[in-house]
Amino acid sequence: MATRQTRQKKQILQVITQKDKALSADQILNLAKKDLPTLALTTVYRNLDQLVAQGTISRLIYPDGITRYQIISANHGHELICLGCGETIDVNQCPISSLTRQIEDDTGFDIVSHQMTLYGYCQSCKRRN
Amino acid sequence: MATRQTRQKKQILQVITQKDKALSADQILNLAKKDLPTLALTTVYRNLDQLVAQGTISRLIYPDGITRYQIISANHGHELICLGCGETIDVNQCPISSLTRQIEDDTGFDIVSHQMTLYGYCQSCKRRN
DNA sequence: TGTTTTATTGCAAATGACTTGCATTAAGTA
DNA sequence: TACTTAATGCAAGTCATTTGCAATAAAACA
Repeated sequence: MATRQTRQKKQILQVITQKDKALSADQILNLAKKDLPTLALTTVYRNLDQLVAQGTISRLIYPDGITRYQIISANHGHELICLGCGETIDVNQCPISSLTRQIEDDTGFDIVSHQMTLYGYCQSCKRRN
Repeated sequence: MATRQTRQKKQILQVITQKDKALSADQILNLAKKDLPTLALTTVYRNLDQLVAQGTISRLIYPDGITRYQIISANHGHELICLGCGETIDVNQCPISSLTRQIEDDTGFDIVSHQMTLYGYCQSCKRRN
């Protein structure tokens, strides 16, 4: 049988859709609990797996080691992270979009999202070295 | 006092340098154990932290959730991961290199490495949908 | 509409990567 | 060679995520 439409799944998807940014399972649980107090973290994880499998959301592993989820359609930001102090700033350039077509042709893949993270040293950490 | 040069640290760095690709702490432990059987995983983690802090190696969080380490100078590959079956293939294009100079100018950062991952559906998973 | 089937839930316990506390060991220095 | 303390290795502790299982509730069917 196909997957079922449960209150939990609807609520989880609604939270992700409303926030429109990458959220951790824990954040999703807490937001969804406002309307569904008995919701369990396990259930959140299982629904997130389903939503990823069916292509509705994408799973992103962040540099802090925590997995976050977001709607596929969301326009993602890219980050520049300082290896010294951990400061994170957003990079708005995205050279990848212009490449996806070509990579799709090369590989036969259907590309739905991507992640880019740059690592370096910020101005104050550069001096401190 | 500064950090000390121990047999463990030398061995760990040698493993990373020789392999010249991103390795997990566990992989590093097992490779290093061949010459240093008593080496503990804890020690591996602590040395990796030091090496990252001093800028010798970089820490990369992979889409499987496992942290890997590699020599800063190593030329890294980029990956294309299927959201359906998990198949991973390497992408050899890298549009980021040509951008780093500009981002450095914009942000004042000193960029030392980066990570790029593309997500999509491979040919067989595309059909299965 | 009531009944049946089984996907989904929520709890508790398990896993696995990584971290921390602490007594012991061994670099680096005097 | 003796001393200081950074680094080691073991054991135990975190914390995100997963798994087992009995109870629940969607969806299909009578």
